[in-house]
Amino acid sequence: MITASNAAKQDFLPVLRELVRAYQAFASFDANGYQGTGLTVPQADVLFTLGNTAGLSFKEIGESTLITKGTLTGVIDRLEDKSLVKRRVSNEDRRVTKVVLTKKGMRLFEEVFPRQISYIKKRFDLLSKAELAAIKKSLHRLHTIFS
Amino acid sequence: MITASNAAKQDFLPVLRELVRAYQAFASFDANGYQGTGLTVPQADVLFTLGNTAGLSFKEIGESTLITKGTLTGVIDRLEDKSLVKRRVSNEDRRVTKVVLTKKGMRLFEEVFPRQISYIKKRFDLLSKAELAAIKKSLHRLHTIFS
DNA sequence: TATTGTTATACTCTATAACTATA
DNA sequence: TATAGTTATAGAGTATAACAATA
Repeated sequence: MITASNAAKQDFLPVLRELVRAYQAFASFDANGYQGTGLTVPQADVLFTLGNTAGLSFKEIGESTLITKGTLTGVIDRLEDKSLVKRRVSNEDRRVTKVVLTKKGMRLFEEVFPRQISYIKKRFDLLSKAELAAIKKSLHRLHTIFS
Repeated sequence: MITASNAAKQDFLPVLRELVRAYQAFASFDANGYQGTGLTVPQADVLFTLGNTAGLSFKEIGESTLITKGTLTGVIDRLEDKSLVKRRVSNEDRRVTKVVLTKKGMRLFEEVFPRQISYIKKRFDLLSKAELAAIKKSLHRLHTIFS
């Protein structure tokens, strides 16, 4: 009889459940952090992507946030309605629209971003360095098997 | 100077990114598996929850899938429109509606569930037993810090 | 009074594909 | 022809709160 060196028959199902639960727990914790900002998660995602840049094209934002271009138009529209970003047609290539934070958007970014990071950091601080390293390695490995 | 035994200052940010990317990679892979079934992910989630049960109440389905009751009504409506489930008012407590798979729903469950599991298993089979165990432990630890 | 599920409201995001302007 | 972004289409899920039926 050959001993399997790979993962045994059905052992992955509990791991799958843990993946989903762990992510849901994080996502829900993260979303709670945006309470009172008026931002949805995708909107915050875009705001954080634009922070500390001189503006990015739709293409660049889409690549970073994994929001597809059709959806991104709507997300940017809603951020523009709140005067948090503005569109600027690029001079080099007039097909390209750069999205830039307004003063108001920059102020919101500077308020919400560090707060959200420290809010999340508090939970990661519960981990030892070794645990954090092990988790990073595990997540990276998971990422590779699904790519 | 006191040496920090917990996670160092900003080291958690890359881990956070890995968590999001790993989950997104899995979610997108998983969603691809439902191609051709006519099911959305939440619908498949409900179908899989109902499989091998004699029917569950909205409350039970909501607890298992983390779909809130208002949303669940719509999801069940769409599954009912496709004749995959039916509603049955409980005799014990007439406030309770049990959701039960129809014959058609059961056939779909029996076709899609094992296929989806084996589709995902192929990826987990790329892991050694030790890797799988480490990943499970990491995910569980992540889950606990966000709960 | 409390609980179960429904309904209504109002958004927000999703994928997909056709379309416009520009390169 | 190819690319960047917009628009149209058609869902689908979200939170929230008021509601009806039942306990």
